[in-house]
Amino acid sequence: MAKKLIAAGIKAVTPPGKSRAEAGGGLQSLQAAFRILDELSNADGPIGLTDLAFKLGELKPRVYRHLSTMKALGIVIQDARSGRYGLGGKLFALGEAALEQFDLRAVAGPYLTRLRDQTCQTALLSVPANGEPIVLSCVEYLDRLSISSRPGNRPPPHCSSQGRIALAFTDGATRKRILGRKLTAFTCHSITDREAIEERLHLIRERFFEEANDEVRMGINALSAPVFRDDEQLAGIIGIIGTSSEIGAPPAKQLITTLHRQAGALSAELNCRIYYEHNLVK
Amino acid sequence: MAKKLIAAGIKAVTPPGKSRAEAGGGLQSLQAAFRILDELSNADGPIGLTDLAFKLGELKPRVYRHLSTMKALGIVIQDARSGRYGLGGKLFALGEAALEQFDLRAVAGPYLTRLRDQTCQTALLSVPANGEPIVLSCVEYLDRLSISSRPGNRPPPHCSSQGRIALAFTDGATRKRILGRKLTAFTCHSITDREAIEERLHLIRERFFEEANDEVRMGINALSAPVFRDDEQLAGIIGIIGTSSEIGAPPAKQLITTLHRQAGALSAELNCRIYYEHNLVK
DNA sequence: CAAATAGTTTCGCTCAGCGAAATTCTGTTT
DNA sequence: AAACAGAATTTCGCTGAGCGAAACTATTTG
Repeated sequence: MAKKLIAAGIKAVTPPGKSRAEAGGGLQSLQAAFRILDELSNADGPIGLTDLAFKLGELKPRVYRHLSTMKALGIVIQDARSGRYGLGGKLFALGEAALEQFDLRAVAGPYLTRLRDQTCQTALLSVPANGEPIVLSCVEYLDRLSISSRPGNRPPPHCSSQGRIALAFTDGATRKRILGRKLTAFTCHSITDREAIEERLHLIRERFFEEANDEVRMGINALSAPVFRDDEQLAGIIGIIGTSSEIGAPPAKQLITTLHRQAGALSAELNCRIYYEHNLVK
Repeated sequence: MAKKLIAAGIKAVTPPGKSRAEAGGGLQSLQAAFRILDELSNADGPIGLTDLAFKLGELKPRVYRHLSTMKALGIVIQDARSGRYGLGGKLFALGEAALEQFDLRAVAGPYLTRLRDQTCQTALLSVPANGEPIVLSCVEYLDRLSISSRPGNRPPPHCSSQGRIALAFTDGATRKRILGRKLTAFTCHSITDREAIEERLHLIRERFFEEANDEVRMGINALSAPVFRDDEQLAGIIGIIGTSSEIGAPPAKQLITTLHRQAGALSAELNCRIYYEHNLVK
């Protein structure tokens, strides 16, 4: 009875303005579930319950309940021998279905190929998901050796050209959340200073392109540009990756022009003529 | 309403011995979430909230809460213009991660290629997820035209050779659940009679292969065999698909021998020598 | 402009899901 | 083989997260 009163008391405090859902963000068990899946996908093999719970900062029973529900659904699998958990086949099937629904991939195909052929570099397309880029397709330029990335890869948000473009055009809350994380450096050239990043993001919104030199791996540069749809909404990011000597730092004017031509045309096909309005493409 | 009564009824009955979780199977909000994702993946484009709720037999607010949580996580996306929902990029990324963890794909690669070359037919590898097969890889035999399936596809459980093998080696409860659904016929040769299917499953457990003739599409036959790991646990299914005249009904002895040789060797690599114990491979 | 239909929000009630602790299972050490 | 250690599970009572009904707000349609 007393408890009920306490509960009522707490409740009485919440109402002013804020909705309850807004405070936590949404259904908590779903958030937990997808955090678990994220953690499983970061691990590079099956992982034990105890480990998993520890990494997530959760208690074992909670993680266990979520895992066993998802196991019953085929979303995760459990190794019969070791009892460890991994991602299941159903998840793969859902991923493929998601891919099919991204018509962007099909639409962008020809532009990517053109970009590759005109620059003689491997061309990439990614889409922003929750402020972070995910590589959708990779059209390799086949030289004696080829530099490439794989669909499904997630370039680091803070120190890759694709990542920073995704950040530049996402909403403030998401940007804050991502930049609030620990920003790891992959090389001594990786930008990890928050001020420096914010400055870059500002520049991106003006220039409509971004470079990343030696930031993920020494000797490799990247150059990317945003693709918009409709009302200046970021639909994707296209770009090229190549060696430092080929792309240059800063990147060759010629490459930027070529990149802008493709990004502008693709955006136009998606019903956004911003590149033309800003006279970035003739 | 009915739901409420049933739930109350179960609860009143449950306490003696049975765990509460067991009754429903797991966390309900997760089940709901993945049913929603399934429905979204079945639809071939973005779909409205009302439609979705109706198809699922759920109320709008519940579906809405789940969708908006997953939207915030990047799992689903919402078309800004129409308000419709689709699968998001994050799901694709998770799917790719799941794929990487299936070392089976890498291990099976050479066996699939050999199977293709020795039979001159397109070879397939699928894995069972929750009693249903999901195509992991497809190695095409390139003739003037090629018959093929796409990774991520889910062959029908009841009327495909892969499906019935998955069914044959899954647990009774799952089998019952799947066969309890409406079994649709794709052609006039699709097997949909439950008795006939059970008989086939029995045969599969004896012969270690299954054929499907004209069941998914007229003129196309398939022949598959189970791949086991460790202790006779079904790890995957490999098989070939081709025209009726090439594969034959019943399939040519020669093809079965070839298939068994690859399935047996692959299973052996996965630590299960059952094919050798049963003298199906010499 | 009303009517219909879409997505979204609110609100109080209640049962699903929580955490602590117990238990079982498995592999290792003594 | 007993004792131990460290996993994965399961139990159980409490409580607030998530539920449904109903209200609300844009759009679309007749």
